[in-house]
Amino acid sequence: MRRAGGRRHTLRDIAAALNLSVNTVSRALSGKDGIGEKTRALVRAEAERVGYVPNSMARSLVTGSAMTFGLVITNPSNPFYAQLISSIELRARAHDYSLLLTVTDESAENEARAAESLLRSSVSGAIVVPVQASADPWRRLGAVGVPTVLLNRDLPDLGYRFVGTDNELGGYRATAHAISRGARSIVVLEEDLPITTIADRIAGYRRAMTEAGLAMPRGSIIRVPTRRHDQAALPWQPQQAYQVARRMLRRARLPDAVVVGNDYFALGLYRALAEHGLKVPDDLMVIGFGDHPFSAFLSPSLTTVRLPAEEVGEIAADLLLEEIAGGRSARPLKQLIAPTLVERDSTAGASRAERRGQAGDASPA
Amino acid sequence: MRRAGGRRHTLRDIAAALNLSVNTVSRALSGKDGIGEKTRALVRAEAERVGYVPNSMARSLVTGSAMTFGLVITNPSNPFYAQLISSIELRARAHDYSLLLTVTDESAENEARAAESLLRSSVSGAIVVPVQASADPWRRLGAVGVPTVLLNRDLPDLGYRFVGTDNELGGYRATAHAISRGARSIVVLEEDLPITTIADRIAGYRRAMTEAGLAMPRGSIIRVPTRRHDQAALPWQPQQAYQVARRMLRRARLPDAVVVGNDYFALGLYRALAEHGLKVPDDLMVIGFGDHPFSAFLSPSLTTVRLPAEEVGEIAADLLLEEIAGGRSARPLKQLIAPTLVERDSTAGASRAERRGQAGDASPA
DNA sequence: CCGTCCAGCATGAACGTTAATGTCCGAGCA
DNA sequence: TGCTCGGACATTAACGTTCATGCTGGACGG
Repeated sequence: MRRAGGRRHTLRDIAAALNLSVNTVSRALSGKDGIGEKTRALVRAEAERVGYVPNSMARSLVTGSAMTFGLVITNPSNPFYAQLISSIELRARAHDYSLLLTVTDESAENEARAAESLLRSSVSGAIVVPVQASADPWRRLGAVGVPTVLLNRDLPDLGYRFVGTDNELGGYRATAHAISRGARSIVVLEEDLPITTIADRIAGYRRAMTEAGLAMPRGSIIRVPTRRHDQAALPWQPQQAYQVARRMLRRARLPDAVVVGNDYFALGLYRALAEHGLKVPDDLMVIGFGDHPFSAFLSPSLTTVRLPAEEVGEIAADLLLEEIAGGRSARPLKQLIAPTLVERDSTAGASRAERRGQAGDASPA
Repeated sequence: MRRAGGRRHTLRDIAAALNLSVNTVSRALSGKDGIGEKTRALVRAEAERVGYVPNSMARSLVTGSAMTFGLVITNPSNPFYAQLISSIELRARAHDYSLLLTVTDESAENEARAAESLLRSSVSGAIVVPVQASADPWRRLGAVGVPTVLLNRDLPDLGYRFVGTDNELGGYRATAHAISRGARSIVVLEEDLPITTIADRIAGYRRAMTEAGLAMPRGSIIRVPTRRHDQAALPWQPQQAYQVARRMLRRARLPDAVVVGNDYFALGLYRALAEHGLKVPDDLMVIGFGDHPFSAFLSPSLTTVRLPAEEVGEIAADLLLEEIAGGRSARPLKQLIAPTLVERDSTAGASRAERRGQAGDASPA
């Protein structure tokens, strides 16, 4: 089954064994016509016998396409990105593409090196969650003709195809839901990163508050510092949110609800609240973001915004496939998928805010 | 910066522009000697000017090495594997290797295709979490000389290098801890998969029980069915464990402690217990496995076995690097990293079992 | 019987790089 | 002066495919 010296069998080996030309063997195996059925069967049998495996690098060198997607992700430990990886890998594999994965961990330097590496590898296309520090690495990729789809975070300057979650809508729905439950003062707990997803969620929060005529005093947007270390990318740290939440709870006036940027932060908040003797949702409502697998099973179960990870991943892969095929698709250049609010116990029942609202029914608007 | 027709610049372009031979340009850029300093500077400047990017497929074709790791994982949504991906990618990148990722989702067919794909791509080596249905795909990979390291699940027949968690020890420590807290009847809740990691954990459980002289009646090992769908790989489902736990709680005699196979299952168990009006740890202790980021923040916080994900990933990468380098390393062929028990509230305080134990102090052993 | 045509295969070149030799020329030395 | 030696580059081949084109023989029609 194996040639001496550990070398693999090549088309030439098969050709020599059958007294055929290399080209004939190639065409026979790749199913092209112009080959007699008898010869084709012979070639296939010999290839099977010696365990022939085509060398895709040699093939790629001449065809120009490596049949590979580059996938650039900031952090696989983020459950949303983990699902995206699964979803995209599945779609890619279904179309005979391999996946070249790079983790940037929110580092612009890693990102630049990733783009360079994709360029070297002659990937057929790239799906990128950009760090959003600079658009240059991906501009370069597009300039040499590598189709690139931006995922979850857009870089509008580039004019590339983009698919992501409608974070603005998510932030809006989360906030509007809290308001509909009677919350009047609402606070946002978000990670401290300069990315559009977070900015969009905050924009959605502001829109909901403004529409409801509610005030957003200073300190309504609370930032949770991002912990990083020089090793592999970390999952979100509830601990960081816990500490920030503790500081928040020392403030004079307690908000009616807290909208957090991800469900891990809700965990930290839960603990801080419990330590302060505060009940969710009675004393304070909590709305999460991401609907991570644990969120339905917290006590109280967490109302949260569910992200369409699978759909976003599939669309990203499809967009890239279309772009590679070259056919201009009928799809919009930018695509935002709406997240859905999952109502659970952390905003259920008659909350303090709702009771207060009822008590004040007699008073004018 | 770009050649007409979207084609990239090649060594030949630079050679033509400078009236040099292709080889000279190649050697100048790759830093080999035998090139005058003046010429080298000239070549470098020209390469920089036109934005030259080497074609790694052409290079790989002639060198025989693609400078690529194949990483075969069952499910990125498993936080342990997500961390492994990060860790391995980081290590690979540090040594100028790219990562070709395949997701098998516990499917033997996917696994066979993955091995075939790695073979085609001429990866320099592979790190594999095998499905453990058949060793053949990976046997084939090794047979053609691709160094392969098994990760987390061994295939002893192959005699490949292996690094993973010591699951037997993990199961032992979890169980022994429960016993030390006074538990006498202990039940295991494990996923229904035919893999060694689970079998090992159960073996550790049995050893601890046997050492303590405790009985393991029928029904001590409870299996949670694995939900699968034909789409992307799913995270663990607490819901499945919840349903199994409900059935368990209807049984006549309640165990003192439950050792669960992963922290997500503990979530489902928590809910089932709460619905039955049972308190953790007072009525029943719970010990998890994995120390997922949420586990410290549950209420009560979850005692669990922390897995050395980062260390395992790094060792796997290092093993592969050594194997690729060819130098027989001093490391053992098989390497098991010990997990550590993280004691938290789900086994804290004076439990029902402990109180009962104290009440029975007078009675003989 | 000869020319045509086409199926079936062979030949040669190309993809972009690295590796193994070849060639030239100037410096150094007897 | 003639010879050697070695630095600096050129030339050629090779990696394993695919693509474009060339060749051959037999079937077929006039």
